[in-house]
Amino acid sequence: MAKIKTSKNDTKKEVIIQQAALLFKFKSYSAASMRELAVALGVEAPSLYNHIGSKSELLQAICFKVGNKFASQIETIENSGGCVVDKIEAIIRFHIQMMMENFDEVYVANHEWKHLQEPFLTDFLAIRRSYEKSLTTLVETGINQNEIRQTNPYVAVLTILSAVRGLEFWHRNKKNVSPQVLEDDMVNHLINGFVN
Amino acid sequence: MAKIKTSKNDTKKEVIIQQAALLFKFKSYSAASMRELAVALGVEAPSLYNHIGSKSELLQAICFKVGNKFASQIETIENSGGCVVDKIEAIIRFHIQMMMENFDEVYVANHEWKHLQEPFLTDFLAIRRSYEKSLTTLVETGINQNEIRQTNPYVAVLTILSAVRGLEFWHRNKKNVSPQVLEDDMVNHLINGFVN
DNA sequence: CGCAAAAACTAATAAGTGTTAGTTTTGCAA
DNA sequence: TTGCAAAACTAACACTTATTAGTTTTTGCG
Repeated sequence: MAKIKTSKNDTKKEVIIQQAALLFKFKSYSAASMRELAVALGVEAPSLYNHIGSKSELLQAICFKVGNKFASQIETIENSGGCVVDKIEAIIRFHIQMMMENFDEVYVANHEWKHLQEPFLTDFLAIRRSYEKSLTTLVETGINQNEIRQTNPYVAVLTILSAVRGLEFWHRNKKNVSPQVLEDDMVNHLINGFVN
Repeated sequence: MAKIKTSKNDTKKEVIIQQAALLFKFKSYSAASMRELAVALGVEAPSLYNHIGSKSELLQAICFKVGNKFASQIETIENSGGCVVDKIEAIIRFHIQMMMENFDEVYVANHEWKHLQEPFLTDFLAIRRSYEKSLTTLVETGINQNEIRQTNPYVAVLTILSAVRGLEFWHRNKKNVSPQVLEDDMVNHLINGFVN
């Protein structure tokens, strides 16, 4: 009876994808059913198939939307001026910002990508590896230019990427810390450490 | 026909739990079926129920085994001598070590705890909150004693815990970096930053 | 209004789920 | 060798799953 509500500038498919991201985050991809998704949208499950092709298509849409955003952002930063540490700071801040503004989708892309089917799984992992490679190269450049201490570049990238991913835990305790303090302190910690 | 193989000092239940951790890590808890688990053990699914009570009991065993290990370790470190930074370094190294030696179970506890049913879900989250609280108190002490720079303690804890969790990504690329380099560089990065 | 397309519905299917019941096989101790 | 308990098996159940087919309702345009 009820129809799927679309805010302006959003197709019904996009509304379904957004609600799917919320549900997949809450219950995980496998445990979330199309019936639950339909209920959340005020509709019967088969009605969804007027707008989408399959459940796994929803996961694909979420993962690649996020993956492509990160891929295009790192390209922009690579080609911008400034020293390496500034670039890395910009990347960290972009991660934090994405976590703030697209939390559900980023969360799902981070946690549920393994349920992508081929060839999407391979493609997604390729995007991610390419991203990590860019970041690693950046760190290596920083080391060569003596901006960054002698250290294993891969470990540095791993540490940074993992730390910003951890913002998902903050998301549940928002009240304790303001976004600005969070962002500044985390950037500072990752670049300068935390000892006096 | 075939029986579940037990190495010495392991009950059959423990063998099942270990195999479950491997499977849950690979496929996620919801997507993993008891039939798959049985195949991995060379047995039919109903045979498992001679040794265990239910699928969710397996997840409980995994999560609390890991949770209790961390809880008891932080208590030991809290009560040990030494300065705050040394204690935090010991904690980071313990996390890394746990990731190395009990990877499957740590991974599952980190990723699949949300599928615990009550009251286990509440209990597990209580253990985790208590752990984070201990760590936060430690950082606060370090700030008061001027060992640690003025910063938000919660953000510092978040950054550290998230970074060590990220070792799961390293686990797939072991070849590139030795465990010792990984451990030393990550500790150094988290304590001293990475700029010159 | 009337018509066509979009989008909702109901009913159904085939496959897969955790788990139980009841039975047979296995392995060890007497 | 016999007997008993542990642990395997087969068959089945009650549900849930994503998805399709076919039909009815709703919507927007001329």
